[in-house]
Amino acid sequence: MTEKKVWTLKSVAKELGVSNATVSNAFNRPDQLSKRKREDILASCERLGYSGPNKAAQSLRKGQFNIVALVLPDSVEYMITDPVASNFVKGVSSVLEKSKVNLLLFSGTSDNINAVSDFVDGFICYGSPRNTKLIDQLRTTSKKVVTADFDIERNASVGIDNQQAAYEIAKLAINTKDDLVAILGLRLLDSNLTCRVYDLPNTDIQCSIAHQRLNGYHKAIEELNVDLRADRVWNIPQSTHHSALIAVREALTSTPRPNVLLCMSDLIALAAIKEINSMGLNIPEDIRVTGFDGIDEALRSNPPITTVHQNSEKKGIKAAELFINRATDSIIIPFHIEHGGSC
Amino acid sequence: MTEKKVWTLKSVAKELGVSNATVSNAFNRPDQLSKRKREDILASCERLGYSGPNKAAQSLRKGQFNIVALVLPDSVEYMITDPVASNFVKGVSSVLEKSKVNLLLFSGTSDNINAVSDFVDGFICYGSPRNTKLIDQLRTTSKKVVTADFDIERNASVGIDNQQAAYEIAKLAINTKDDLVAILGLRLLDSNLTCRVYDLPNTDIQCSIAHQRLNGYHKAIEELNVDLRADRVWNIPQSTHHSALIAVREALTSTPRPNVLLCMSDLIALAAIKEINSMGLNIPEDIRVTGFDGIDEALRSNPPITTVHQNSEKKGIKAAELFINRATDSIIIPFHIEHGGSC
DNA sequence: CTGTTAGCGCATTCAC
DNA sequence: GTGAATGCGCTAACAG
Repeated sequence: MTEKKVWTLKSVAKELGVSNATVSNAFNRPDQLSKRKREDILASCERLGYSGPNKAAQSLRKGQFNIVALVLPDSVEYMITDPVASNFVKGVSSVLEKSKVNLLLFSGTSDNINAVSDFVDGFICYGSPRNTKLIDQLRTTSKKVVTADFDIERNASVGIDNQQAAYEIAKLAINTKDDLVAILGLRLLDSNLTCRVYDLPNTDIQCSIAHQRLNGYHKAIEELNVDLRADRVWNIPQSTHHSALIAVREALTSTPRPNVLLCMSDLIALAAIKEINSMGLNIPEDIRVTGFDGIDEALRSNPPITTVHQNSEKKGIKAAELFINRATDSIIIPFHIEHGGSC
Repeated sequence: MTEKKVWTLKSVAKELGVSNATVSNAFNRPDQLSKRKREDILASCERLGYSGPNKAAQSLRKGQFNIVALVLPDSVEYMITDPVASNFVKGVSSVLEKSKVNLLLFSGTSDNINAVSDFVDGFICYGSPRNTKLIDQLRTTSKKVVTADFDIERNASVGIDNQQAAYEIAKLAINTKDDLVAILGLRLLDSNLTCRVYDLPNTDIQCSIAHQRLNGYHKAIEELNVDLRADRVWNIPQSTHHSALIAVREALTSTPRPNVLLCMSDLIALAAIKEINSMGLNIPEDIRVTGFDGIDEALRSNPPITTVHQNSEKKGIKAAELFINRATDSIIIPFHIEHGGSC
């Protein structure tokens, strides 16, 4: 097999005896040359095996890449496992595919967006990235940024009213002022540890959905005059069964045993329900549990989880649309409370 | 807020009163200048807000991008839904993250890899892409290519011995020469339709895993002297419950009713089992079912599915390693038969 | 150890 | 309509 010549716009132009600009125009600006000549050139290129201007060079020149980086809350691996995140990606990608924009997955554990920012038209950021350095970088980058489920000033964003949702579901779960409430929080701390939360950090992470939800819970708790003990809030670093289970067990074995578990994700609530069932306790008689997200599995659980249903796929679609349209709106997507049997 | 100056290597060099090369070397080739000077320059850049050489320009120059395109069998959306594909991605990304290589998701429905090939170091291709044009393009591209679960000459690849696996599981499922076998195939045809397969195409798609599995089934069927009727092979265009259910119902309502269902994916087998249960038939007494893949849900089903367990995540890891190491091997990953109760 | 120069492949002036 | 020149931001080779 003979070595295939690698054509460039320049070499093609020379071969065809026309100028560079003409070849470039044939591909990019049909109005700049006769139809006849354009078709001639395109046909010749096809014959030679030149498939058009090099995209990398083109992008360098134009400053446009047709790639958007999706900044994930955690490693790529984690996203795949999380149904909520997956649905968001699904929504984003469905819109981008239509616009011929490619999706670059960017891990929330990376330490610098510079690694890709020269390659992309901007960022869609789903949730507060695990590495909080990224937040500042996203705040100051000159590229377009759309955030979902958290907010950094100056940018377009989509999300639900987390505080209100948390407030409503907490009101539903708590019956009397003597209820013993425990909160199983998701990423309240900037740490990999599953542990109790005695003090909240006063940092960037405050803008996260976790804190908005916590505020909502607190609001309900105060309104109902419930006494939330200082040692009844847990931090779970990621929404996986394993991490959740540790906190769930701590909570369920603490004395006096809580009878209301406010969980910041359905996966946490699922872990709680499984554990409660296996302890021989009854839901909701002995313990009431609430979730958050409204994933399919939450509806199939026994009992089904009472949870905040949010449409992640739609959120992804909206985020991508904001990006494509260069909008700067903040969109609030409606949620609804899904009444299961867990409270 | 005053407009921030956008620095380039050149302008920074001028500002600092050194040459371009010196700044470039400070970032890329520490050995080319004194430690002292290097640190000076780096500090100055930090102060100015210059975060290092523009990656796009750097890549254009070096011809290296630190991006690999993951070519999916179908749309991005589909991948997210499919646990087998997700696990593969998980494996790939875990390796690439370590090597600081970014992952670009490329839909198998796109019609030209040129859209990205100037941006990436190469392709990892998972399964035969829905748009078969891509196969030829991958065959002829000058970029690195690693394929998984299918093969195009000249490339590194990973996969299992699909034919052997299908053969073994078919042997397990078929008891006598009078068994009535139906095959629920996954993407046997290059079509979106769920329908019976009377003739196999003689095209590129022949190299696909579906056809290897089919060959394996056939081999077992012939060895056992079973008569496979011409109208007992189905094409299911994608591994979703919905698509599978259509074929499952056709198969179960055909006369005489098959008593062995060879399914090319666990999701198909799950749909079959659900349908068979709801028809009041017994598994495996009335009908035996086999799956393929070994996803978690297959083990939790009732009865658990007898299936070919393949480690998708490991497959992803191997594929990425082949890519990173510029290897050209063909790796065959072992599989094992998972004995559930479905046959 | 440092600076100069020529391109990587292209798109866009601006003349003609 | 067309063609020559300039530069997008950078690196590698070379000369000093």
